[in-house]
Amino acid sequence: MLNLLKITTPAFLDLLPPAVADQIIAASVLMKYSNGQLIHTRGSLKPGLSIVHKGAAHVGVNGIDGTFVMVAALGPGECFGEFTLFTELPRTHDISSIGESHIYQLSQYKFDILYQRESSISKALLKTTLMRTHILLEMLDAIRRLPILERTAKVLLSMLYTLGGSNVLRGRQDELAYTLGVTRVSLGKALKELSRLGLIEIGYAKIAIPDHAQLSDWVELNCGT
Amino acid sequence: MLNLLKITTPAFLDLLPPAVADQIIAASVLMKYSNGQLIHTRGSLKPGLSIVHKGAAHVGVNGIDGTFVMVAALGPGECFGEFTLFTELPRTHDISSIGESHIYQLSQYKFDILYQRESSISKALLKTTLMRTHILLEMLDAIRRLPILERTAKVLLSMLYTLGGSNVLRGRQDELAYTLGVTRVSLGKALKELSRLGLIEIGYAKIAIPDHAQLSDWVELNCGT
DNA sequence: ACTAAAATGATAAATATTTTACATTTTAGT
DNA sequence: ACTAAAATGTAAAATATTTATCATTTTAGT
Repeated sequence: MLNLLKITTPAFLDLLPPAVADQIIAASVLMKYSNGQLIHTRGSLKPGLSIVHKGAAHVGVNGIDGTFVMVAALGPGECFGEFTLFTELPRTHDISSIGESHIYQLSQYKFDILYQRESSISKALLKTTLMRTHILLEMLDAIRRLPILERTAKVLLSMLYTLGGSNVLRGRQDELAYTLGVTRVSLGKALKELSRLGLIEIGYAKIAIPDHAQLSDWVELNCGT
Repeated sequence: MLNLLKITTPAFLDLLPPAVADQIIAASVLMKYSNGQLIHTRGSLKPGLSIVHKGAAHVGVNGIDGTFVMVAALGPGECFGEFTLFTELPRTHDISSIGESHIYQLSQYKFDILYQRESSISKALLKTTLMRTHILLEMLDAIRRLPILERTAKVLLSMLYTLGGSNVLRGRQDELAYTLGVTRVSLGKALKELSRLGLIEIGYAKIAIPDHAQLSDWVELNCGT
């Protein structure tokens, strides 16, 4: 799954000292969800922190026409719902399970107790959130300033940083197209051109970047700063 | 100044108990900057929290061609630089003074001491950051999904929430155009159409919204969810 | 009141992007 | 190996947006 918010963002749970992570897990209820099942609904007022244990969660918004617009996919260790803990506002997104997932659910009450006691929690949460903000700003800037070709190259490069060693991005072109804010047709043209330049190799539901450095150089040269 | 990040975001300093805010101020150095003076440079490694006391700060990126691309303007009570405190990464933006400004500069060392002692600091910082993330997600979604007319209406409405009582947005059309990711010409057409619909009144470097509820209804009807 | 600068308004030609429709390739499951 | 489903490839017409200019309006400062 091509995943914007995952870029260079270490998972919340991995940022905590193991002992603290254990305490959070101990205070949580582990819930299981089947494929597509709703975990939280936009507008819901019940606060609480959720952390993915196994599987993954879809973050998105259900449009008026019933279409599900994806914002991000969150994997093991990643958290959501933190917005409700600190703002007293209703949930802003619909969250549903991708495949079967196991999610730790931590109530606001129990979260507050741990939060007060362990300062590592606020630090991990801030780091996660600040990295997300940073990625969103980069993304917004790319969409506003860069033509599709450059935008595509830049986002592909960013996404590559997630993968430890691999150089293959998995995901459908229409997903990537939505992330970039263009149609699949336009993305297709951009990918073809990047392929022609020898920067990427297009596959079936995947894109390979044979030479990270080469793409990096191209982006530096063509996308400014 | 039209300001994306200000929408519905209470300033960091206002979220703190007065006693804690005083402690932060006492631990800071108050620096003065003249119009256009650089406060921080992208790439700089020196961490620290900055809080606007008087005036305002430009957050942006200097493009290769020397153009200054604005990301946000921050006013009194608002903070920046928190990214450097929690990520050990270099600064991601150039920040410069708008007019004459007074900025509290707090070193990482002094910040850490206060942060450890007063949990209200992490709470305020998280609330600020999470609100910013939320606004960025909304913005990104609007740019990706909505045609210019709808996008314009939605962002104008969002911006209105900042202003306590007033219903006048001040700022140039080309600034707003950049925020929306379009040219001034395209924005001009959208504004004209919204004006024709009776939803806004276009002025010189300002836009008035005579009837908040009417615009709100229109956005609800035309922008989904 | 006058003037220069700043900001908006307006237009047409050039480009870029989407829409629509259908063809081809690839994969997973039998 | 075969088939249906999923994903990508392609092309042309329709639409949207930008670029480039110039005119007009508004403001701030004398």
